[in-house]
Amino acid sequence: MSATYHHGDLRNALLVAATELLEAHGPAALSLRDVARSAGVSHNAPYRHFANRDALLDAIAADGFRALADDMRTVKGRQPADRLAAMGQAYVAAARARPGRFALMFAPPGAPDAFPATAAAAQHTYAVLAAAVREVVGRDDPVAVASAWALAHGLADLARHALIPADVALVTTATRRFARSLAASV
Amino acid sequence: MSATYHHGDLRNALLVAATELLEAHGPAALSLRDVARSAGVSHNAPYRHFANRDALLDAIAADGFRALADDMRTVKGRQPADRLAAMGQAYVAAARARPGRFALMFAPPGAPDAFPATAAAAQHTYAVLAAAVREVVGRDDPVAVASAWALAHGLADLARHALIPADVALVTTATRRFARSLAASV
DNA sequence: ACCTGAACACCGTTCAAGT
DNA sequence: ACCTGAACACCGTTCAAGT
Repeated sequence: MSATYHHGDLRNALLVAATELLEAHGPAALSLRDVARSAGVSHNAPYRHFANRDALLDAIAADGFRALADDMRTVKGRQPADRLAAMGQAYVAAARARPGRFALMFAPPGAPDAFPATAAAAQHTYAVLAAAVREVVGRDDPVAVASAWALAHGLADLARHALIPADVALVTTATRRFARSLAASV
Repeated sequence: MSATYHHGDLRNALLVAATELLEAHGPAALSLRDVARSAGVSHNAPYRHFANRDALLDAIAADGFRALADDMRTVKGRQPADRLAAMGQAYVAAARARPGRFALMFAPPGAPDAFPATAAAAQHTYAVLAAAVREVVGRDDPVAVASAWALAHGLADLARHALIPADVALVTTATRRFARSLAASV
């Protein structure tokens, strides 16, 4: 086990351990010392790979945005509107699958400057969604892109807090209605 | 100064101080000891009014949801669809006015059980929105209510993280489009 | 690259005591 | 009742000295 840490695997082991703790106890309860303990190293070993706690969280949140973009990119559907709706559903499913990481992605604890990788990866997610919206409406439409992202994000975040029913059918219907009304507006 | 604390004002003074610190440094950086210092009392005086840190944050987040519901309720507009759009705009404006409190409302640090007042106040916000949607579509439509809340919440949360343009016109257009397509669907 | 171990200035929370 | 200082077990972070 610990032999691998001597071969450059500690960085990844820390990310895995942190992600597990994140899902178990939430972002606020995530301590660097816990992560180190969980990975079986001393409390200051993480500083060999991350400048500080924020840098570790930045890496995890950036991973989250990349995974989100991948999920959205690999969605299937015949019509552009179907694909856009499926993207929204994938977004909500991703939040549901890893609520701790999702919370971290949209609530970085600290100054925005401390999360550069997250910001860059989030722009990537925006680009994926913007391309899908463009396929539906045939042009760049920042309002439609913002609305599409807002709808998916809102459904995901509100469901996470049990403020709307945790109902897959509701999400399916909501994203379909949106995508169709967008397609009908052209 | 400290004389007023002896007359039952400390609870409110703590809430005011905490809200200020929340807006200045964000929820993650809010320490109970800082709040006490800021209010001019000893570090454990807050325990006379709040069971723990979560209980203080619960009170602030619940205030936030009540203020949000009030903002939405007092919105003007001739047509039901105009009022619904204005509610969405009021939601985004409220998040913009107090981003620290908004972040706290949707990222309570700890178990959901620790935030009962917040949960109750949030249900109230849902009811205000549901009534407005009912006026537009003429019936209970959980998908429409969830979509309306999700759109407003998503726009607010994404703008807060600079993931969509911080543009008032964009919010106005997005909420109007949504409200009109909802009215047109009946 | 990692470890031990100490140290610093913080936390949230509890306790015993003061008015 | 309300407030206080001392105390406990934690943190994040840094340092010194080792393998």
